[in-house]
Amino acid sequence: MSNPRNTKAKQAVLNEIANSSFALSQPELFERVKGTCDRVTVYRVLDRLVTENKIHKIVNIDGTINYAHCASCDESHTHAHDHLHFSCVKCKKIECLEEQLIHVKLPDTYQIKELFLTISGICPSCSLS
Amino acid sequence: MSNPRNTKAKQAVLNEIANSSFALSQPELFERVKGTCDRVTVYRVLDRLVTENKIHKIVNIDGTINYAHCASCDESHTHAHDHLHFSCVKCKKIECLEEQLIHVKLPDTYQIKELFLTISGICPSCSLS
DNA sequence: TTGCAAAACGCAACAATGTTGCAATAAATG
DNA sequence: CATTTATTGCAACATTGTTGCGTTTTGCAA
Repeated sequence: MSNPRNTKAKQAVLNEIANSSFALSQPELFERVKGTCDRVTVYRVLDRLVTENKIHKIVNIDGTINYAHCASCDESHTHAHDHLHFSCVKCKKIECLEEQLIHVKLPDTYQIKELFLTISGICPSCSLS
Repeated sequence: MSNPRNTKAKQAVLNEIANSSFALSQPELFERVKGTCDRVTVYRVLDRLVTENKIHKIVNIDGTINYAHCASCDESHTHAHDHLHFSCVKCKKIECLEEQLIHVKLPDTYQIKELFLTISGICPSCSLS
């Protein structure tokens, strides 16, 4: 783990995430890279990509875990988790709204580590139809 | 479903949720009401209690689904989902901070239905130890 | 190039969580 | 107290995620 390698499976998974406009779940990702690697490998690749700060792990409103490319985060620093996720109840897609930052004040007795704000509703493209 | 009944299983589950200071998962609830009813019944009771607006369904940061009594919501109106959930990374408990309301502005093209804000960190009691 | 250590993989088996169908049971109402 | 139907239990299945282990592949260096 100290020296990460660039494998076919890793490239395939990362490619699918990078080229998607919305967050993808493990089952969705496995479906897209099927033939390239095993189901278990997708899980392990995803864990590694999260650890390496290459992708972003998002929990949807229904509890499903999704992975997204994070445009504003590069490898040099840890991911910012203070932005907003929009979850469309119609097309079920999640997107990161990174320009929307969240500011919350709590009593000093609470130590805040991360913020997860997900809003559900109808996304712009689903509003048209 | 049109005429909900008050059964032993329902009372037992609701009682555990009402008497807990933090949100409970299905496995935790089943453990607490074990002997009263079947595992499947707990799932079905929880679904019904959510539909009847008796309890609150919360997705934790790790994707686990938890259920909580909602003090500010009564049966006459739908649950407000515009408050904050605090998830302690130490004791793993979730609590609703209902006095903290969230206000977010999005472009008009987004139709907002519900807001889910979860903050992870160290809760007051875990901060002491 | 070629050899080597370690990272990564495939496979199989397991574990946890949630769902469905259906016959049996029990709660509310008159 | 009888009837209706909401609710339950059980069994079987589905999905998602995890672990162990022997094998393969990658990156690096001789």
